[in-house]
Amino acid sequence: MINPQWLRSFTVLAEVGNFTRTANRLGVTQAAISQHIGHLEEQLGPLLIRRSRQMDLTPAGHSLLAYCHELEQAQKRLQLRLSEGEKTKGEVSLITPGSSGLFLYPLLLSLQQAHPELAMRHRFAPNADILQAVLDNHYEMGLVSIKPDSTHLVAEHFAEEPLELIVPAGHNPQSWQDLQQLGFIDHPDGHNMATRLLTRAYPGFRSILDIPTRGFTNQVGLILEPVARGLGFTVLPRYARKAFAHSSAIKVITLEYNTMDSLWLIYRAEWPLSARAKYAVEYLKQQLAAMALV
Amino acid sequence: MINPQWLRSFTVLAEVGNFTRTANRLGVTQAAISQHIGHLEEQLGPLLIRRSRQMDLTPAGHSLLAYCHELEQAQKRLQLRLSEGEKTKGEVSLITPGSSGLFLYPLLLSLQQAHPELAMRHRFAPNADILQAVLDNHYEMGLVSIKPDSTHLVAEHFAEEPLELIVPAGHNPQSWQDLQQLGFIDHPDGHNMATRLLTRAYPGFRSILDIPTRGFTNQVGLILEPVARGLGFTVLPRYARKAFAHSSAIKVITLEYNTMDSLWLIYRAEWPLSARAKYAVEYLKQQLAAMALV
DNA sequence: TGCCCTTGATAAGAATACCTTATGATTAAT
DNA sequence: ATTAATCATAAGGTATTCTTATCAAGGGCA
Repeated sequence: MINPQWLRSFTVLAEVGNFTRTANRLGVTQAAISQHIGHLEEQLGPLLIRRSRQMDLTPAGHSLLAYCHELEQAQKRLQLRLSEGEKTKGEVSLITPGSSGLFLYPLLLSLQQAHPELAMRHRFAPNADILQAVLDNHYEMGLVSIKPDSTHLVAEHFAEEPLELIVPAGHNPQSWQDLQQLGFIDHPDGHNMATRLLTRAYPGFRSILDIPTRGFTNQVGLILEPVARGLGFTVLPRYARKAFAHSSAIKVITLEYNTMDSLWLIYRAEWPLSARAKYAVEYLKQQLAAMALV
Repeated sequence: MINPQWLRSFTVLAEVGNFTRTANRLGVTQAAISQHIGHLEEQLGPLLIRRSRQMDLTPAGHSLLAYCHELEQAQKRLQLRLSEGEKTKGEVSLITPGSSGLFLYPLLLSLQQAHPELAMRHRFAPNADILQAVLDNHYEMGLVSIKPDSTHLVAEHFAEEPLELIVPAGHNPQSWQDLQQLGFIDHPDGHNMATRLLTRAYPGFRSILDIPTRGFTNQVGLILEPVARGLGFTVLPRYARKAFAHSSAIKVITLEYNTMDSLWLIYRAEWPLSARAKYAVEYLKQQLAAMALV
């Protein structure tokens, strides 16, 4: 087993060409250097030709010197990987619920376009799967709508948007039965959002299953299309509704109480979020804030 | 300074997922493994998440594992460079006298054609320079016509060929004065060879300088051309004469005593000849043997 | 030639690193 | 509650690495 200190001594010796000056350079005695080289030669055969004025490397010596340089390069690469510096390089892995993920993913892709050395790895999943994926270290970050209570996870407040009841323009439902007549346009987080909003808005409402589903899509840009055409109602966060192009074809029902849709960013508590993941999170927050002003 | 044994323990632990089994695998105690990982974590931060059923690598742990694999590859490359295995890859460096070198170089090039990963580095030089170049480790091998007496050099007998006195066809010199009339066709080893042969063949002969030089060339294939045209005589090893195409235009004078031209292969005594150099030497010897049969 | 200085190898002892043994805490299974 | 497995840590034993001291060899200078 080759001691790295031996290799260090060899490298400097090859450069300096003199045991005594190598020892001074490394802050040890000449005898230590002599021993280091002796150890290396025991294992690898003659590395140096000692001549009175200077020394020459044998072919094996040259090979070992090349190996030392390779080790240095590998170590530099390790330092780089461990460093905090690389915020625009490498993989960003994020797992999100369906609807917010569909909305955020194009933003992530814009970030990647701006920094091509970033690689976005994203996946949609329900809340429970998101927690497990982050705990299993399959994804560095996740977004969930329920704050987890786990010592292994950090949960940072990411976004808070009111949920909105969106119906076709000209409709004015007075009860949840009116909505039952209309029908529900579902999406990946449809059930969760609609249940939370409707139980709060209509005291007699029990379950979204009492309302017939009139459509389903997992394309954010398409969820409000059937609503605009009078095919049903849906429940979405405000930022998603604001992104819809034909706002005159839909209507937001004002309710007595707001139902907020919170998103929590989760990551492992045992180690810090990587620089690039932090960078991506800040970028997403900025983009959401910019859209809130529209 | 990271101890390679620590890295070895980490690599096996990452594979096995359990301190106790890693210890068994490596033939040390569990406490030793625990210490190794502890040392690594001191320097590099958390590498493992200890879970009850198995353990997970942190991102830093993954980076370190990649580093370990890079080190393994570098070590393999070192072993390969130090090994005897690479006999048809890499540089073969040879320094020779002019005439034998001119003859041997095309053979070396044929070898390189057969094995394109070999690289021939060749140079012509007089005997003294050849010795120095090998001692200086500028060339791995040299050919000399005088066996050196040096503790730093190994001298192996390489070839032995009679020197021949070659005159134009139809000539029949009876004394060296006849040759003086004819004139000498010189080449890089011309003086050396002619002196040795003529002092042996003609007792009154003193110096090649007593004979006018009628030509000089350093192209082996061209040395005998002026001889064939009657412009002068020359002295060459038999293998060189045999390679001449127009043998009917020249004549070899039979002498009472043979003068042999010995070639010695020299290389450094402190380390063995590389596999590829050995291979090249064997190839050259075979080619010379094959030509001796023609 | 003799003397002096520099340099590297090596022996011996001091200092440090690494390993083993022993122990305790934690977790999971029964 | 008990048992077994696993890991962390303290303490002591062993191995390795370092320093100090010494000697041999070579080169330069008077």
